[in-house]
Amino acid sequence: MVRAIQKRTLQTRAKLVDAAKTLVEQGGYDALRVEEVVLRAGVAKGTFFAHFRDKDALMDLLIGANINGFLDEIEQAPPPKGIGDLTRTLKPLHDFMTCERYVFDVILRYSGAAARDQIGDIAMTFERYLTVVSGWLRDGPFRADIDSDLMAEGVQAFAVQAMALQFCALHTDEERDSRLARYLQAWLLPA
Amino acid sequence: MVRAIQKRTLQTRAKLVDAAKTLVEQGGYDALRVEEVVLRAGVAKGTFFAHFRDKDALMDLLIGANINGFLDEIEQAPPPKGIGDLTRTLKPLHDFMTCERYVFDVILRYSGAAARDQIGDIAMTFERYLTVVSGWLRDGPFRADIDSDLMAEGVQAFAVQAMALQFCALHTDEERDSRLARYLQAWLLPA
Amino acid sequence: MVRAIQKRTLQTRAKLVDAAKTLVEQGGYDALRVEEVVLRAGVAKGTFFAHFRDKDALMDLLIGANINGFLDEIEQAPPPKGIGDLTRTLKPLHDFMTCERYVFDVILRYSGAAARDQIGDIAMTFERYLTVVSGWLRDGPFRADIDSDLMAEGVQAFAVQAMALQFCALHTDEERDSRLARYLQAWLLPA
Amino acid sequence: MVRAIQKRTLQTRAKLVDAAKTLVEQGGYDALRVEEVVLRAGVAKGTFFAHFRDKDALMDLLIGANINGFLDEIEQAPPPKGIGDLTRTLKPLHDFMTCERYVFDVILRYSGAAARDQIGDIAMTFERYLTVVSGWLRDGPFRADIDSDLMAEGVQAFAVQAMALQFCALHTDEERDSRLARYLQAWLLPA
DNA sequence: TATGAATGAGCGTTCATTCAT
DNA sequence: TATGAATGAACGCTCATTCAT
Repeated sequence: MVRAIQKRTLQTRAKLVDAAKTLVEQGGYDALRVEEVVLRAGVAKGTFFAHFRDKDALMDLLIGANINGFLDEIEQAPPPKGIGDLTRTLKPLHDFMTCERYVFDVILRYSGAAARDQIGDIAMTFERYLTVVSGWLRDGPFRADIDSDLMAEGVQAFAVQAMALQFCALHTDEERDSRLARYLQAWLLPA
Repeated sequence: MVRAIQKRTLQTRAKLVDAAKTLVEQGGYDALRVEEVVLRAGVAKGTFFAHFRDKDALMDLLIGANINGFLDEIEQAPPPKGIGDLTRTLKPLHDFMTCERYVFDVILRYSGAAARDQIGDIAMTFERYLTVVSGWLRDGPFRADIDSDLMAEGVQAFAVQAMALQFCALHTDEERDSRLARYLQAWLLPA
Repeated sequence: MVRAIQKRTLQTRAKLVDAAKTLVEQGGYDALRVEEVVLRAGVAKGTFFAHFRDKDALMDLLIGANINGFLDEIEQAPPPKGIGDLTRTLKPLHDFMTCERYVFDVILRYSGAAARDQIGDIAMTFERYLTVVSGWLRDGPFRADIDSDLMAEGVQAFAVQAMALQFCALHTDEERDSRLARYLQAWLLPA
Repeated sequence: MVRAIQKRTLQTRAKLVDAAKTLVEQGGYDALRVEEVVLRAGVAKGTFFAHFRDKDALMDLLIGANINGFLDEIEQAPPPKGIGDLTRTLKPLHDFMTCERYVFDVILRYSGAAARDQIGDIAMTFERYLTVVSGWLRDGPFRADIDSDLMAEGVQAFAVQAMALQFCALHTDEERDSRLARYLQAWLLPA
């Protein structure tokens, strides 16, 4: 028998998430400590682990929520008419995903999960990213020889590549978005 | 005066590396412990850190050496005549890079480094990957509208994407190499 | 007015006890968890503590009931005619009391209680043990210089000692019952 | 190759033990916290667990050392000439063993250990108790039909019994030592 | 260079017990 | 009575890294 989740449960969870958000605002993701979260939430440590498998599960939730927020914005945006539109629209998301090296690492790590029941929020956003971008590209002025789902997968691959190189000293010659634009030009608009 | 590196130094280093290799063979990369490495090498813990900046430096060395080994093979191979050749040739490398989730994570993490003096073996192999693949593609039967360096970057991006999805339960419908082939078809041979 | 204990109350209590018994059969006493008891009984955690002061109260009940069962048997037995009879008759009880290290510890712990109103089932069985054994020894072929109550107390002391040594690696040279027989020979039949 | 234990190791261990002793003096055994021990010792928590398997291992050491101290005293004492001497001589030890319910529980728990390599200090003192008492009784004015080792085992069994009853509300009619004297009279001087 | 004891910050766990509903 | 989320106080652990010798 599946019982409805109690109101109190949701409240406690909200207290934890709110506390975490505030702390992240103050010190960033990397510096977030479970101890401080429960302290600020006014909740016992045991309660934290009753709500989240581990610290990473909270991280997944926080970062996933943020990504979803950006995807919401992106979803509202009119379909891009060209590469420039594309990178411009995605920029806020990519900025967030690379706001901290730690955040980018967590995102990469949790963008996939070996088991279905371990799929978390971040992994879901990677799926949603594909859907959103695919929707955009469907009727855009882009190559017609492949379907928009495949195009979207490529956009994701190139975006990740561009973000990764943003952290690499060997590739400081070019900005992330300029690089991405170059990639996407070749990917979406082959001559 | 730069003193010649003493014989003993090299021996100790070799002992450490050998010990690590043996342990990796037995238990994989993820389970490698500095404790066990020094134990097997018959040296003290501190000695380890006299030879390697940190544990990851050893990891970088071990994994980097392996990748370079595969790149050596790949370099010998005749340039691929088509997508199938490409994925077939790269397969051993990609197999190694995904032999453990931990290994793939380390590779992603160290494929770039924030500072030039922290560029390690893995980061170098990512550069070399580009060179090797670019060389291949230069005169191959592929698209002519972009240069081979860019093509190589795309191959790398798609390869990483395909490998990442290999670890994701949401994408078990398609094998890594089949997926990669599909990507590369669209990337290297647009209609 | 003392209200008659409701039927539902008794049923719930029985459900809890039954669940606990089953779980003990499966995994032993040490591994018993309140969580699992209430799960199997199909009641909430709080309900458990409405019926038992604490987990140990249940433990006391379960173990006490078992000891009483063995004492019932022992009570039926004809008075022992010698040391051999004694240890043989007591054996099933002592076997149970040492079936798990944890059980022996609980028994020792609860064989006494600081306050009268905390005297539980196990403590009662220790009294009953004395009564039963004293009754036996009263007219047996044993020393006449002390009364049977004192003899019984000695039997209990030696039995505990023999059981304790059963758990000690320093005393594996001799079996519990053989040791106990040696003790009792000296205690009950001094030359 | 067994290396000599370094001086520093012994110093650190001493710091931990000293800190623990001080804290026990202040708040008793039951209230001892690992956290406070390392704090007062000025040592990292990890260091504690490098020196002691767990908190109980320290407890075993502390309590064992105390018991040994009392046994040292007892060893110096002239052999008892009668039951009164016996209980008087043992009194300080028995007082310590029952100074806290927690201490008595720990002692009972660790008076034996299932594996030889887990035999700790407390277990050793139980052996030593036997040796010391046996030595005493050898030439004393006690029963001659059994050897002094067996007599000593009985003394131990009765002492434990008397101590246990000290904690039991059902047996407050008689003081521990008076009870023990009664037991020992019957055990060591049968009519 | 070599040694290895010591560091240390934080995570996760434990699970019986409580308490507001 | 029944519910079950929340409590809570330590404990134990991890294990790469440091540093005095």
